[in-house]
Amino acid sequence: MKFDDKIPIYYQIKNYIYGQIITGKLTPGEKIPAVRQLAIDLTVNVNTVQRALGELISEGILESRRGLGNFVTEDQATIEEMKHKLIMERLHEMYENLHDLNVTDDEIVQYLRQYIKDRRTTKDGQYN
Amino acid sequence: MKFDDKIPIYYQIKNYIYGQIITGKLTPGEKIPAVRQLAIDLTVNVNTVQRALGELISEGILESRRGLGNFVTEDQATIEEMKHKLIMERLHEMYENLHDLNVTDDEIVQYLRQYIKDRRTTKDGQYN
DNA sequence: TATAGTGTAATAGTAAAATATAACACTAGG
DNA sequence: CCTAGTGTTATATTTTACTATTACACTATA
Repeated sequence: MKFDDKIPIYYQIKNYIYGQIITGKLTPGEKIPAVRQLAIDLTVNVNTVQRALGELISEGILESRRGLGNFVTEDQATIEEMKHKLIMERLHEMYENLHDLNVTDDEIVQYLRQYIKDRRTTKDGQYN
Repeated sequence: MKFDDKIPIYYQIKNYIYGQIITGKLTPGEKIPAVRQLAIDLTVNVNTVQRALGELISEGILESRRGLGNFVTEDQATIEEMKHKLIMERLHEMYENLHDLNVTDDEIVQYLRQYIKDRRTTKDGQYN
């Protein structure tokens, strides 16, 4: 997996797991891959995986069963709440950033529409 | 200044300077504060400031005059280009993130409108 | 009960950002 | 020419994420 070297790996792994759950690639109650397997898949150390999982467990997103594995919570409400929180955090981050640059609310919406439009008509890749 | 410990300080300083220029707190041709003064203002080390400024100089945003100081470029086009690039990067970041969570284009716009609306009617602070 | 698969944790080492400190180079002005 | 203010650079040290490695604890099952 490719990581952004400006952000801690364990933090990016957390977001990766969030994504897997939100998109249904991991379902409520499902066992996630073993920590050693995840370490291999993500090409990182077991401890780094563990640090990410530890936080997800604290947040109630994952449930650890010693000797068995780590499982996605069965509480759908917790997952929904987590998804909404993530979306709002991303929007908030972007909004605050642009607002600090004196970009108005309307301009932000305009720029976003333009961005989406451009994205459909270009070959992409200019901001990847 | 308050820094996000998930992102290198020198990088956050770069963004801080970008903001100062875009919002007109620093104008084209203007001398920016001395590196030692900036280090004090931002409560960081001179070398950390220098690292940020070094990159800004490479990008043509700042111009260094040894013995005199660092100055904002007089080239308005460079500044405009930088502003546009920053805005697009922020949008791109947010868009990619939400898209990876299976949020559609329309939903992203909807969520943004809702976020802005909520922001006007609430006491704020829930995502700060 | 032995074993394979799992999570958990500790230790020691590496790498990069940031710091503390000092020195050097250039400019303007008295 | 000297000094104060500026950018530039170097060295050593600290901090923290990350790694490598090992060991321990628990579970199911052959």
